Amino acid sequence: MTVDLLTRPKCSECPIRHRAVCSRCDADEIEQLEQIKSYKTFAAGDPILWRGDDLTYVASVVKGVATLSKTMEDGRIQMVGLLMPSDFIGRPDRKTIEFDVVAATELTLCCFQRVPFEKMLATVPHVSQRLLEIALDELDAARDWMLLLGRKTAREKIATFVEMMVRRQHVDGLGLNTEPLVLPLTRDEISNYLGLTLETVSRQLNALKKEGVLQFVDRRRFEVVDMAALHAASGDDSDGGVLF
Amino acid sequence: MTVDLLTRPKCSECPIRHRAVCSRCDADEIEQLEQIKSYKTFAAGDPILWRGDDLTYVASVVKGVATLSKTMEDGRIQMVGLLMPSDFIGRPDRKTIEFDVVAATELTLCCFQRVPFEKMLATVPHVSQRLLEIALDELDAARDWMLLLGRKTAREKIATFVEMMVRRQHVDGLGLNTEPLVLPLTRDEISNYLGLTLETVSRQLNALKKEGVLQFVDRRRFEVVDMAALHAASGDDSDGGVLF
DNA sequence: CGATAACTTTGACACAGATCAAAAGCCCAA
DNA sequence: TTGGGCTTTTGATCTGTGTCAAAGTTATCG
Repeated sequence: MTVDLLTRPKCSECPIRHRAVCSRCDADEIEQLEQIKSYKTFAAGDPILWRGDDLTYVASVVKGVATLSKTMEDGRIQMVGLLMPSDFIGRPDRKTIEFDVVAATELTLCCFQRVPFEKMLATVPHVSQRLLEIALDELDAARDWMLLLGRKTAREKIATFVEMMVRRQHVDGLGLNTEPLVLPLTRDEISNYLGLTLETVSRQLNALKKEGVLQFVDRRRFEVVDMAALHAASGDDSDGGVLF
Repeated sequence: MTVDLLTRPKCSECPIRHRAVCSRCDADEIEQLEQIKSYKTFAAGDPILWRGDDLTYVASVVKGVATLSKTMEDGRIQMVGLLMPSDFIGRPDRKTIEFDVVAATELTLCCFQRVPFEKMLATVPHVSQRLLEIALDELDAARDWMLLLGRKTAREKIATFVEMMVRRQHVDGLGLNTEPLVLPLTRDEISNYLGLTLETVSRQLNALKKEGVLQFVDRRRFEVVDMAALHAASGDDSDGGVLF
């Protein structure tokens, strides 16, 4: 993990300036945030926080992907969030975190010291309003995931996950039409996200390949050959997945 | 459904005054809320909102239990929230709701007109701060439920659910030690909450009865005979379920 | 560049929980 | 008090996904 205090990047050039917790802030408020922020970078696989750790920072994901997961005493793991650029880590008014956070890919975080950040939250409505919005969006996403975990078949889970990767990588401006998309997780991590085993993930992914829905350039990078079939396999309402 | 505008109850006598979205408000602010509130009551089974409905109101649950669920095109249902006293319904800044809300028991809601409520949210920090807290609590609960749905066995799911009923009914002040506790849902509704079938719910509940963990006075009311065994069956960490 | 570890695929088999079916219990209305 | 419609229980069987095992592939590091 690397702290990047001195070359603290300018907010004005930040790729998530208009989506993250700071998105509603005016120049003055951004100035205040810059005082308490620092960039930290992590390598793929680095642990960021363990359950029970002190939360001295809260943070926004600037670049890369982090996972948020819960572990049972006997080792069963369930991922409860996949954090991509502009997503928020940590909970103001809580001193500790109650799940594990790990960098899934190379990762850049914009970290705010928790206590001063909480003060801003109390005094700057632009921050608290945006954080409420982010929390409510997360809650909606969590509820969609509950439907997936509780009721979808393995095939539907995989199709939903792949579709989500397509959608989010479009938003991030990566993955231009011609470039292959990326699975930012290993088969094992995907299985923990979807409530499956890694063997089932592997089988279902290969089934979609054999059926000509997906095409893989390597284990991580792929293209969607048949978007309609992918969506049909997800089990979601016909109007829910329209991209353009 | 009955609207109770004229006999609008006093906030000062409200059972959820100190837990709901209004809990941080001072006398002035409560006064403002009283202008835009009205009580509505529903009978068990009454639908409250369907997916896609206009959200003209947001509301707090005052008394009773409501369910929040998602339905797939082929009829599979997953409950994504169980709303009990002090829980909040609706999302400011959204004009429609994206799941079905149904009264599971006789239900009293304290409804606020959405648009004026949103104005208060923007101007009264005590409301927005409390709503953020409520949203974050919901998010934590949703994540616990994701672990349950994705990784727990049928038995663990049932035990977790029963334990949750015990805990919440203590908080609500109902269910004094000697009184039997209540399952506010049918077997079918429980199965939709836990991602199971109603047959599995029935079998697991009867298994806990046969093993002497629970004792039923009728189909809905029960007592916990062996709290330690119940907790052990839930799959949760040993320190997570201590009540006293 | 070779070896050693990490990840992925594939196959055979087992089992928890789903599905299908029917009986039993409970509740209310007439 | 009786009948009919719910909800719940119980039983028999089926199946999707997990488990166990081994081989294949790709990445990493000395």
